[in-house]
Amino acid sequence: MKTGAANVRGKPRARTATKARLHPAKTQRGKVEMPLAVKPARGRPRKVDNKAEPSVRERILEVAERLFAEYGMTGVGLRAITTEAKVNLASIAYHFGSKDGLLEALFAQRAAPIAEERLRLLALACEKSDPPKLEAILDAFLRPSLVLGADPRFGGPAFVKLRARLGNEPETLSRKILSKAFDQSSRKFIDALALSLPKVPRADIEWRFHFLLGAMFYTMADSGRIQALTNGRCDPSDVAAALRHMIPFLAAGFRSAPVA
Amino acid sequence: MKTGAANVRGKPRARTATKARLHPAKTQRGKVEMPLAVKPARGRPRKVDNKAEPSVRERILEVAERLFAEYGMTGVGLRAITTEAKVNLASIAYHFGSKDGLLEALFAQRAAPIAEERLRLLALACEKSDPPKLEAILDAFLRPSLVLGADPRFGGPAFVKLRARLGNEPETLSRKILSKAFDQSSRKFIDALALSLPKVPRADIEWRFHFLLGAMFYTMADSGRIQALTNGRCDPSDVAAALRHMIPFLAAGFRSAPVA
DNA sequence: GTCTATATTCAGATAGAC
DNA sequence: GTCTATCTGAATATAGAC
Repeated sequence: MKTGAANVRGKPRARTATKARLHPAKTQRGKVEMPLAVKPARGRPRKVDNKAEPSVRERILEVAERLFAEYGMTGVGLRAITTEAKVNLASIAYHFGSKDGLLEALFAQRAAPIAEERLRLLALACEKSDPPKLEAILDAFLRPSLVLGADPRFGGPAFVKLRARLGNEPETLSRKILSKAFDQSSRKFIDALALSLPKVPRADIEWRFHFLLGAMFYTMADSGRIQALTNGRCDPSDVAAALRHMIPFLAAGFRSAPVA
Repeated sequence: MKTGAANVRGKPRARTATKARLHPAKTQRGKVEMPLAVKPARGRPRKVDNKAEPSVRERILEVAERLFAEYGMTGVGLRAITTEAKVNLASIAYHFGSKDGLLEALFAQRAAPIAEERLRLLALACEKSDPPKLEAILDAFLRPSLVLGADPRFGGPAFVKLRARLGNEPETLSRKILSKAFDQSSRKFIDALALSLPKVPRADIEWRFHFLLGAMFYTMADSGRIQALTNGRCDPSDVAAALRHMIPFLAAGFRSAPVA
């Protein structure tokens, strides 16, 4: 043994130097001769979606999202996912290459719409008022993250929870994924906040943005703690109520005097 | 298979109905006759602590705290812990019974001092002013959590991180442990906050306390995200700076008008 | 209390038939 | 694309010698 920092269940396997069938070996199926008799509807087989019956890929994504959110990446085995999704174990390797690949695919699917909606709302807020109103900026930042996840068309609350979990982890993969998905829009929001609060120094804005992230992630994580503390009166899974309370709270914090 | 909700790596093992040697089988070693010749220093063998060389138990706790914080409970195997602590694998079962028992022992050791210090500072704040000053309450709540962990005598920043990780998990064990350790003091703080802000309805206080928890845990987790977003200018591991910014920010939020 | 050895189940990944 | 079967290693836990 003796791998330096102990063997900590990171990056397993890949033992022998086999051909490695590197996963994006898709695309090149049956690309041999193809007599091309009747010109068969160019491109991929079309996936006519005759009955909204979810494909294997979709079923895996849906189940993985839910289980990763509930038990964490390391808390769920591939077998748990394939069993519940009623698909074959090997299909994960086929469609996603690896467990990490599965997580990346999950975010590739869900994160972009959220980030886009955020920026759309921010642009809207900037149109309406110059400098933009603080509450509008905060709303633009928070609403898509909380609401898109509550929409079953976007996979329901599972993705919200998953993102919150990753947001509080120092792991490299989690950080990389979140950075890639949201850093750009986050920077734009920091700029917008600074613009709307010209009296507050940049350093203070940044700290306050950090607290904003914390409140947001904790709400998204929905750990059940505040429900227990308040006998259920305060329930973060009520997205509308959460936004109604969170935005004025944060706005007051952002407007407070700089610490100098 | 078919265990209902898929096999999700919760509670493994314990397969056959053996004698279960339930772990607190300690205490009863060599309790046979003991001639009692020279009255051998009653109680346990004393553990004279001749050279501050940490015991096996302490080494396990120290390493487990660090690895659990960094990779999460499910992300670390017992082998990783015993290897790095340079102790035998079986010693975890001997001293703590199980992996979960190890986590519980960790909290049993560290959480009580934090909760006590919290209440001590709260009492102090209540003495100095009636009703207590909001900033003093917030400081009493936050400071022990952030500062005791930053003190190497208390195990360093590892416990802080671990607690933050657990705080954002919906898992049952995490919740149970945190509830047991901190619910009582948290309730007292909610009461104190309500007392110091008589114009703010209880429901608002509770939501705001929730956001406070989020900001606190996110600071404790130190995921590295805000550092990346600000090129290192904002660094939550600087505990003094974190408190200096967090307390006024939260105080302003708590003082803002109720949402009605 | 500490150790070796082992039991059993699970992990992620891959090979190769179909 | 989907499947079965398998590899290798690691998971937690326990039995029992010393």
